[in-house]
This record gives sequence, C-alpha cells and structure tokens, in this order.
Amino acid sequence: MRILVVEDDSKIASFVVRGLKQSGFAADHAPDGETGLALADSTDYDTIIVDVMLPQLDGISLVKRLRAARRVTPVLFLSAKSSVDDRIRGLQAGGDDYLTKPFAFSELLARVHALIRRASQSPEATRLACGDVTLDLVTREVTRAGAPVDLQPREFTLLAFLLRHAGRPVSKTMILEHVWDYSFDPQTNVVDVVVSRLRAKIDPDHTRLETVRGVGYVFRPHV
Amino acid sequence: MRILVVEDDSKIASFVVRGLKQSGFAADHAPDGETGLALADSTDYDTIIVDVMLPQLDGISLVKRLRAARRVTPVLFLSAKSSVDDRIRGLQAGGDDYLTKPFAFSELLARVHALIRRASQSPEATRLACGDVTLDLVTREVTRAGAPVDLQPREFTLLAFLLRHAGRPVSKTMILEHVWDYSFDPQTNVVDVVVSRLRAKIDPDHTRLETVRGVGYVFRPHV
DNA sequence: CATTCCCTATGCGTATTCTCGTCGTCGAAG
DNA sequence: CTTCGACGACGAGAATACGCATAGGGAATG
Repeated sequence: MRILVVEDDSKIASFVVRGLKQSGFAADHAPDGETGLALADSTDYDTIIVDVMLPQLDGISLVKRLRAARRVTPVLFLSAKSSVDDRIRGLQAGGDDYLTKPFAFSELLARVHALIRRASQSPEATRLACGDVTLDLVTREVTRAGAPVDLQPREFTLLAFLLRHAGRPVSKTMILEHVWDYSFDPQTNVVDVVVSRLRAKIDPDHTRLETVRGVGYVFRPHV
Repeated sequence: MRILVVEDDSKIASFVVRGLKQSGFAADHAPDGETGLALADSTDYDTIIVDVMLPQLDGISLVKRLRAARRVTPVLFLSAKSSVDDRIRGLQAGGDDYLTKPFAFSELLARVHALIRRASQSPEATRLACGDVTLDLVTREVTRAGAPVDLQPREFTLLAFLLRHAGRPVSKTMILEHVWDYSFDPQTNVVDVVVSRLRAKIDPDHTRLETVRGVGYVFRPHV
C-alpha cells in the first residue's frame, strides 16, 4: 500500500510519513502542490493525504485537477481550519475525508484504513500469500512451508512487493522505486543482492522466485 | 480495552480521557460527531462515550447510524439535560446507558466497567498477562516469575500498552501517542529510554520484549 | 525543601544494508 | 556447436543507521 503525503510543514510531514512507514505503508512526500500533483499523476497511490494550505498550488485545486484527469484515488484533506465551509469545499472538490489539525496519528491511520477499505470494497488484506509462502503485514511474520522465516526489513518490504504482484514480472526499476524510494536507477546492484539473500531464506531450491533476464523478477504461484 | 470519547467540550474531554488512561484504558477522543462516527466505524472500541449535543452530527444520530451499520459496541450517553424524555430518546437510539452532567468521574468509570462486563459477558480483565509477566490495572501490581516488580508510572503505562498488544509489533509513533500523548515529536528517544529501563526490570534476559528494527517493539507471548 | 520521576544528550555497539569484485550462466551470433 | 558478451549471483568487507545504556539536570510532586 502506497500513500502520498502533500504537506509543506516539514515537521508534520516527517511525523506522518514516519508513522505510516512504521505501520507498513510505503509513503512518499511532496512539499508543495505542484510536486504533489506531478507525483499523484504519475504514480498509483492507494490514498493521498493533502494539506489544504500549500505553496504554489493549494490542496483544493490540486484535487480538482486530479479529478479532472479522471483520477479516483481516495483523498484525505488536512486543514488547520475546521469551519464547515472549508470542509464542504474540500469534499466538493473531490475529497473523501477531512481531518483538522492538530490530529492524533491513530486517527489519521484509522481514516486511511477506512478509505482504503472503502475504495477496494473489501477488507484490506493484511496477509499476503503465494504457494507455500505467507507474509503478514501486521505481525510482520513470514513463513515458508509452515516454518517461520526471519527477514530483515528490506527483505521484508521486497517480499511484500513481490507477493503483491505474484505471477507478473516486476522490473528492477519498479522495485527500486517502491522498495527503495529511488526514483531513478543509481547504477547499483542492491536489488540483486537483496534478492539473493531473500532466495537463500525463502526459496532455497529456486522454484518460486524466478529471474526474468533483462527485466527483473517474478514470484511464481506454483511451487 | 479501548474507549472512544466523542465530546466537543475540550475541558470535559481531556478530563475524561485522562482519567480513563490513568485507569488503564486506551482512550481516543473525537471533538465532533463526524469524526466520532468515522473513528467508531473504523476501530474496534470496547465502549463509546458520546455527548448528546455535538457539532456537525449529534450524538443520537451518530449512534443511530452506528447501529444501522450493525455495530453493537456499547454506548454511554453524556448529556446536560436530565429529562426523562432525553434519556428515553437516547436509549431508543441504541444507547446502553445514560449519564447526566455534571458527573463524578468515579461514576463514569463504574458505568464503563459495567458496560464492558455486560458486553463481554464475563468479568472484565483487570489483569493483563503474557508469559510470566502479569500486570493488574487496578492495584497497579506487576509481577515477573511470581515476584513483584516496582515500576514507575511511565513504565507501568508502557508495559500495559505493550501487553495489550502482545504478539503484535507496536510502532514507536503509536507508543508516543498512547503512552505520552505526543502528536508531533519524532525528535526524541524517550521511548527507547523507558523501554531500556523496563527491560532491566521485567526482562533482564531479553527474551520477552523484542525490538523490531525500524518499527518499534513486540511483547512475545512465549518466554 | 527533598524526593521522585522523567526527559535530553551523548557515545558506543551492533544489525543492516550497500559497494565492490569475481565467478557463473544465459542467449545470440557465427 | 562453440564462442563471446552481457547480465546476474553471491560472498566479503566497509559504511551507515539505528537502538542501547548511562548520566545529569530540570520539573513535578508531596
């Protein structure tokens, strides 16, 4: 699950992004409206959190333009003001929920979960599985053939990403972007290295995690 | 045990929330009806305390909509009026109990306990335990391997929070929010410090309270 | 006024992750 | 079928980030 946070106050932004990451989300941050719109337009987020007051392009306009572009990603507005008027303006612009600062993080989290649940029209999957490999996003437990496996954070995130796209090849560029937050290829082979370590732990016989030469990797549904 | 307090008067709200926390509950606060409904809908509370008079969405309507969504969480109404009429309207809307302002906190607490006991149809757990560690929320007694342990208030609250989520990792952000009531301060290491002291007292051999790097901590069910 | 409690700051130790280098493997072309 | 080039695998060491422990001072409490 990937979330975009468009917020100019760096304190709030880092607090929110950090909290989301600790809760198992991938979180991107845009410090102004233009950047936010560009990101929102080019990436498939599961939810976008937008401050109403923003430099360059305010939150309301941002969402209007996003909706004009037929983007239906759920939007949660953040605002310092709590007037009914503002709230209505936000919802009319195409927002799905509204939260007034200051807010408790758990409240933000609850609403994000609610938005995602509503958008996907099904209980949010906390558990990913493919073949005899399972991964629980909440307890962070991973098993292979019923036996628990101990993964490092990067390995965990990578496996989650692969399981989410099980059956379809994912490119290294995609992996770098979603697991490492790199937006361009920095001429590194980290992915290969972590894939290698991951294989040693969850795919010793090399039947699940396949290489797609010149592209990336696939997680195979069949053992 | 988790309780939601929907109350617009910030004085009363903070008074109630603080009291509940000191009594060992986890308490969330919503300042208006909409927020309250959103939270109630997305979180599993053990009891909800709702003021009847609220901005945006009054308490009665809130509970009606909650019940319409098949939520059976026990509801305790708070109200300035004490007329029999109001009381009846509240109970008809799906409330389980009714308390008139001003009220004594001890009375509120007694009713909350009663509601929870009734809902769970078993005496409420006043005692948390995990492995050989036990914690009594009422007497504030803590033991490890049968021997009593002396904890400072912060340590006690933290341990209660961890025990309540035993088996699942809790993020530092969550801990800061629920144990410290911080909304914005990622620039501190208090959590680490108190965890460290707590370990010295209840987990000298480091087998119970585990670190989840980059996230937070887990209390392990097995010693 | 004394005591308890709790936060801040710091340096250290270690888990984790990255870089680098070498070796192996795959696939296309001759 | 062989050869060559490119790409990937993987181990080892270095760099880094993160968490731990401790001390000291300040605030709250009685």
